[in-house]
Amino acid sequence: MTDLELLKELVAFEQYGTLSATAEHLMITQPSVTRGMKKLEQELGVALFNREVNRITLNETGKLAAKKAKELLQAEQDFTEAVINFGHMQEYINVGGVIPGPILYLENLKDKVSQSLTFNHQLVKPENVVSDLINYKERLIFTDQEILDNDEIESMFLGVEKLAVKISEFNPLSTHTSVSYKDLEGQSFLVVNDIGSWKEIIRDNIPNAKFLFQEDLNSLDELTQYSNFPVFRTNLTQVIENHNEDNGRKLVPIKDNNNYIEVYGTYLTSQRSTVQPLLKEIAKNWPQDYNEKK
Amino acid sequence: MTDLELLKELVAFEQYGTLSATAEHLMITQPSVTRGMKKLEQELGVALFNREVNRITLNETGKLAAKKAKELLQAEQDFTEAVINFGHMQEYINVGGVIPGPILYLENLKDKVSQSLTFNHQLVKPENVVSDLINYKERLIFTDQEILDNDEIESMFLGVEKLAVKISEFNPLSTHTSVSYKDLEGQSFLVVNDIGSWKEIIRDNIPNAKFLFQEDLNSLDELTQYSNFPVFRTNLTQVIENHNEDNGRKLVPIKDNNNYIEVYGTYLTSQRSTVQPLLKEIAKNWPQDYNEKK
DNA sequence: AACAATTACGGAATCCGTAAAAATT
DNA sequence: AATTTTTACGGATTCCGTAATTGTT
Repeated sequence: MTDLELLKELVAFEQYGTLSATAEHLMITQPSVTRGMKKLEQELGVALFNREVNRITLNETGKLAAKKAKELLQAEQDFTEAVINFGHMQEYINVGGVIPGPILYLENLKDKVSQSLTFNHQLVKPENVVSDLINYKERLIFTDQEILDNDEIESMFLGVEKLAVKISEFNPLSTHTSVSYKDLEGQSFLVVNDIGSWKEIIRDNIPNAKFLFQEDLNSLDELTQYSNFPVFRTNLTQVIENHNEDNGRKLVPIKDNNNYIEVYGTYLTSQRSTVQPLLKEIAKNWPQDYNEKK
Repeated sequence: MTDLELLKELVAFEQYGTLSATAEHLMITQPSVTRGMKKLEQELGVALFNREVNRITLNETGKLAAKKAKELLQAEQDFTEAVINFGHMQEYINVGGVIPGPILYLENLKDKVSQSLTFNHQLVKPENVVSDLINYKERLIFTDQEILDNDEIESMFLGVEKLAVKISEFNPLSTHTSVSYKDLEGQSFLVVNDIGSWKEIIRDNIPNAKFLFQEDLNSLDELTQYSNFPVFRTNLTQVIENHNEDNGRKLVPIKDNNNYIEVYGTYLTSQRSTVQPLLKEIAKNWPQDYNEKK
């Protein structure tokens, strides 16, 4: 059985060209690499190198071996990652989302639904949804569409997330019972950075708007308190907000048609038994409207 | 880096159920397996087993790991095989064929074309043509059709192999200048066993024929000498036959339309530079007709 | 009593770094 | 002189089988 460490050395040698450079990059000594490559040849029973007196290069077989070794090492890494992720998944329910709303909402809801399970949350790029699921990096990802790419993956519709703005009482717009994107033209908004797909929606719909992105949620809260910039809320974030401090702002729904994102729970079919009960609970408690108080 | 030996133990454990049975089948001691599985868990950092006092079973993570380990081990085996085969291919030109004629013909021709290269020959099943090429088990395979399955593989037409029979002078058919399959009805033929696709052709076309298959070519020659059974020849085998001893038989062509097989040289495009010159030489010297003497 | 898993122990094989040698640029 | 590969040596680690221990069927 071939030792993968030796394949690693082979691949490194292909990259660095000399045994000494290989050794240096792998943080071992040259003699170690010399021995390793000889052992590899011995084990395979074929020559991989052309040896001149102080020069050693890959022969054709060696080049092929290096190329295939790279693939094999990648497969090994994938194996390890999958097993480790799966193992962790037994302890935690890792939850991701292409938008933050449902994740925050679940965080708020979890006392009611979690049975001594710990949740981990993270924003996921849409292009990583499938791979994060099949590599067991996440057990559940909130997506803005059904995922049909893969037989092992299924989605369950949960509800929609609708956009609203919170507007300072000093801003004339705060007197409206609802506003359109057009009404918001030219305003400057305070926005948290990781809002996923919402970013394109607000950017594309509100003419000449300026967005002051802030990475940290707490800092944003502070800025919100000490400024009059309008901020965004949704039916999902509204429910979890502290209602005592409304920061002198009034919540105004957006009335345009494209003010919402559909939210699906997407997961591996093999995880259905653990995920579906959770999703049903979420769907049951889904906040339908801004005015609805819990 | 995970030790593949430990994965082998894991896979074996999944199959045999207990550590002791695993140890027995792997020809090592139980303590070794105990230690191995503990080490594997330690390295991965996740639990793979449910341990009761004298009972140990795979948990869900362990089941997944065993399944994926099996795949990884297969990948390792494929790697090793490919490298070893490729290495040998540098020393030899391994040639196979779905029919034996072209191989035997090449054997005869090789003094003219081989530049100090050694040839190895073997009959290949049609379903193994592609895999034997991409695993570098053969560098060239004579096939009865163009292979278009794979981008890395191409075929070159060489000529056709045409069937004839050699018939004892005591047999009335030997006076014919040509015969049809129908004429051969009910005859018993001496046939070498490994004739690939020809087997179906003669079986399906000659009514009520009996075929005495013989594994060994030399034994067949002897039987031919001491019997009067008709035998098969083709334009390819005819050229290499010893013309001095015709065994009291006359060569009679078969006149039916389906008395031939097209012959292609099929090889990896990456091997084109070594294989194509050989194929051109073969095509140039292809025996067109039975009557043509070299 | 038979079987399964684990722990303890000790010898053997392997591994790996240091040092030195041999040869080239 | 600096670089590169290879060989030689020796200590340290790891590996693995034997034997003993614990507990179950």
